[in-house]
Amino acid sequence: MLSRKTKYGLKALTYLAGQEKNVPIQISTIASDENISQKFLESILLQLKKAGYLGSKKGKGGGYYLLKTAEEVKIDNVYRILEGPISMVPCVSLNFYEKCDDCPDEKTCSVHRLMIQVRDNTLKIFEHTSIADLINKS
Amino acid sequence: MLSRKTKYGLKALTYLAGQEKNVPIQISTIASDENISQKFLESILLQLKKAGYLGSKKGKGGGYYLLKTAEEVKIDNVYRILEGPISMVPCVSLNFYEKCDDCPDEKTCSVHRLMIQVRDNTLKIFEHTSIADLINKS
DNA sequence: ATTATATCCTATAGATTTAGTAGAGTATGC
DNA sequence: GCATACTCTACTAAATCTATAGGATATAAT
Repeated sequence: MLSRKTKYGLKALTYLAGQEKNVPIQISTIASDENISQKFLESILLQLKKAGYLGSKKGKGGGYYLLKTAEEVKIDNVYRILEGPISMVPCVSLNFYEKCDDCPDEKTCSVHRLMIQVRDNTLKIFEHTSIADLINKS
Repeated sequence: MLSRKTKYGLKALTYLAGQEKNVPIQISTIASDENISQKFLESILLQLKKAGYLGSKKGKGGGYYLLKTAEEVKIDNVYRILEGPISMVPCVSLNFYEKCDDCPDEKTCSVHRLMIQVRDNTLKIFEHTSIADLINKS
């Protein structure tokens, strides 16, 4: 299941991508427009800022704005920042690899290969989708 | 992330699929061979039995055995029984649909379409993979 | 300068889920 | 009738998720 954190993050990025570039939007505006808890959104946007995707401005007329074009913000990166590994088991993760402590050997693990397949398919979608693709065109 | 429950369940089913048919295997045997907590595995196998995938026999020489052929046990079904919805958000689930309480309208949700894509791709893999495919051939 | 505004940062708390444990009950085989 | 092995209920510890609280810091306007 996708966490609310990631979902909110994607929604906020999409929201910002739909605005004029480099014009700061306040957290409170995004939060109320997208039905997101403001304080929760604060921490999410801050995290996206630290990851280099958002810029911010303090004080009146301040807020957050996209530092990249909507096309540059790929879903796989956002997902890794907010949600963590895309893989369903740590032992097939490309960016967050860890040995599964219940498996003596990955080569003999029946689940391993299956999860590589799932990872590759999900990754393909996430890598080829950007925030620009999430903007509603209706 | 895949829960240990589902992972253990898949491993146990694969284990049973590798045995002679209709010969009961004890929980303790599977648990020690697959490095799984016995008590935890107990509840998992019971759940798979109630779902119609396993038969059991009590007393000496008892244990669990597959009621279906390995080819008949598809991953998508096992996943739904042990893990729940395959979808990453409830609003795109085919078998466990629920409205997302933060979304006023699914049609305007930027995440909705993306998650349908992920669901369809994962589903395709799970539907076309059976326990038979998970058996190690080395 | 002072005040209002809005982000930045740390800490905490309640709810839920996960993973596992304990122990008694029930059916079966010898 | 005894040992064996599944069945069932209840409970617990730890982790994670979803926030909330409140002060610190930077900026803009007056």
